[in-house]
Amino acid sequence: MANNIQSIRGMHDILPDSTPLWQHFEKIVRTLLGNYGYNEIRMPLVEQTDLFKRAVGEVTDIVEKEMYILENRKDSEGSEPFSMALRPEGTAGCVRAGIQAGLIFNQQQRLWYAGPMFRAERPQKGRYRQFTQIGVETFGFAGPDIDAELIAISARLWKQLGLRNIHLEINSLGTLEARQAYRQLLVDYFSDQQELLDEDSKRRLHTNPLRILDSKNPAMRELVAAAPNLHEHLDTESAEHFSQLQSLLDGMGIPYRLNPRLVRGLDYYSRTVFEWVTDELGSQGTVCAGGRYDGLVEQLGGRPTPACGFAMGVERLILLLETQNIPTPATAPDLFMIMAGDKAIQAGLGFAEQLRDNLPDLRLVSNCGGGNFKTQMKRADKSGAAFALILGENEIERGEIGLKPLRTKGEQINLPFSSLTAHLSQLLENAKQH
RNA sequence: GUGACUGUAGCGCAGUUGGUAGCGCACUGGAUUGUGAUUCCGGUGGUCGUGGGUUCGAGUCCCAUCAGUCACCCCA
Repeated sequence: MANNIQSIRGMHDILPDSTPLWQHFEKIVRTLLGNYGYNEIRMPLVEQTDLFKRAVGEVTDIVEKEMYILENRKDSEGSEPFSMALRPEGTAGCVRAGIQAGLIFNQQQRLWYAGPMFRAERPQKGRYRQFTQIGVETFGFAGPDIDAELIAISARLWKQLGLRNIHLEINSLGTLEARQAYRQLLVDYFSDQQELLDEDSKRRLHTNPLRILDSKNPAMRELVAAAPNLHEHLDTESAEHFSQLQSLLDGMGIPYRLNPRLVRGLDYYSRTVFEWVTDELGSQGTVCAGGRYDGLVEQLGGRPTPACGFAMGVERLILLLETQNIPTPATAPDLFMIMAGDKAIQAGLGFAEQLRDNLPDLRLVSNCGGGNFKTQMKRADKSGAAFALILGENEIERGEIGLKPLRTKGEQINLPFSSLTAHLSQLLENAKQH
């Protein structure tokens, strides 16, 4: 025990206990995104470090202290080694891929991706060093209709998953220019009152001044309340965009809360930003977040292209599904085949394959590893199977196989080999209807 | 990164002022020589997260370290 190697801090296994829930979740997301006309894209887990610096922002926590950085090895051609990083988020790589492949050159794209991201933060429940995001990105749509579509997708997803108690908050940061101007205004305001700022806020003055507005420190409340108001400094186009989005959401019947202090941490956001939050996961309550990033494509070397997207934290949503006790579709087998004696094993494994030929959807577990009837019955029960198929010396001699219900009261019956497929197919049909 | 709490069998937990470990579930054998889940009886399983220290003696006290959890920070 003592010297066993452990998984790396903040990086966890997803064990067979929870993979059915993950698969259920992934299936719903995949289908939903496909239905809305989104196409999957898959990017490498590793990119040049510079990509993240340029996209996410040099002075964000993510690039300053949370990236896993490695050095690319020299190849045989003698090319120079360079810095690369495990991706801390997906948007940067997606934009890079889109530009590189010419996907977002003067055209519309609806894309999604899923996979692990890496940030060297201090782990907590709902916050891991390797975590899974499903990201949805759109390119070439300038209007608020796509913002509304993205929000509608996420809202529908919660509904399909059966999740409750997730609330939508929205805000607008204005264009990049308006945001920069407002940011300067804030920096000036807070710099004048520096002696009133707490430690965190002093630091934020350089990293993310908008963040000061969202300070949890009650001592900061008065100072924050008197600060310049973001919405009074929105450019008129952004204000118009934002109010159109609100009326679209109203029209779709999606409730939301205006949160003027909602600020996304990544530099590339502009105009619409939104978050889905729950109070059931402690301080990691943001379960999905996104917004518009109209400047990013150009900033990474592409043509100016409007863009909007969001990402959800899969671990957090899985946690929420678990805390809300949302049932997972059953994965138990239909049948467990018990075989006692060499003849029965010889015949039984043959039958099992025939059954699988005839009934492709059949979920059948064959007993392996021997054991007497009692042991095998226990295994059958533990497997969760609805029925046990029972094959011993007696059955072989009579040309029959036993079928015993394990979850209902009924009696065990014996069937001739020849009618087995027909009978089982009827059983499966009945089971489907319940 | 800062502060706090926790770590005892596969899992969930108890262990008194320091005297070398126990319960439930799970697993397994039997009651039931070809039938599970229920019931009854028995059994396996722990260098007490790791490494040092104090002590005649440490699961218990001290230090360090690793991991988890909570809050902050940050974010999905």
